[in-house]
Amino acid sequence: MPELPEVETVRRALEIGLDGLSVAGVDGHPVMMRRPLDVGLIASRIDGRRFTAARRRGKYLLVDFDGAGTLMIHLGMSGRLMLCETTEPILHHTHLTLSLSDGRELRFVDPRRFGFAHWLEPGEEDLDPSLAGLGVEPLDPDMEVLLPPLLHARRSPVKSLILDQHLIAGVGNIYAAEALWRAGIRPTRPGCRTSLTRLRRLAVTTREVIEEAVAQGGTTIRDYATPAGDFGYFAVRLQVYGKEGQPCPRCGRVLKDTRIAGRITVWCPHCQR
DNA sequence: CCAGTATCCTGCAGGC
DNA sequence: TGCCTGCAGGATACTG
Repeated sequence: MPELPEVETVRRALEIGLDGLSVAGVDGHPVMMRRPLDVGLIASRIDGRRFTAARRRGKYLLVDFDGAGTLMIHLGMSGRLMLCETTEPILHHTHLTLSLSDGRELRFVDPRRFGFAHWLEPGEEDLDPSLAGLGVEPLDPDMEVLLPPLLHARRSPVKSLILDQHLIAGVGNIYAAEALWRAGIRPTRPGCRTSLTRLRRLAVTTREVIEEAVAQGGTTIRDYATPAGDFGYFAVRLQVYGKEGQPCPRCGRVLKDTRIAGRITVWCPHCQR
């Protein structure tokens, strides 16, 4: 579900919503997610602890607890965090619930269980394989310099490359399609067959589309919502994602869809070469 | 090391 | 109406 803009929106909501609060109880039951959910371990570490920060790296959320360590959360495809009253109905597939010192709750819901919540002891963060392998942040000022040579060294389709979290962290299927359309690059074009000039252009459009989406609170396609239940408003600005068969906003010809590395990609055969 | 595919899981839409 | 298939914002383990 969530790509960088959605995760960043969630992070900001947690930063404000959890400010000054502490954990007054942990509830849930062990379940197999992308990493096993160890409710007992999490409870033993955070119960009674105060929230000190909410950080983000790529699509990973990092919630710090007063020197105790960090709860690392990935929302996968269907994951959602809810900051709500205890009277709020409990959704199916609510795996973890933190009772908060103000009487509210933070709930982690994930029907498909492609996400996870994993406890990191102090110092473990740098060793975590998922975090350690992440590429450059799209909002990093150096990104436009660092990324193009990396893409140029690979034979895979550029679409696959900007989805590769080891190269650039946080871009998913929606923003990959949008960035490629803005840059005028055919998604199937191999990285090594794309000029550095055009790859620089792609780096710029990627940063731009991510920035604009963050400003709009992300994109709601079906069920994404912020912890407060708000939707993301970037959907109205999507130009190609989910619009196969419709006219290209630039040239008016019909947008096509192709499957690349198992993921659908919408693109304009006329504008994207 | 690199590139491509299969796989985890549930919910929902569309075809018959 | 109901059953079946395929698809969905992702990451990783495998294969060649």
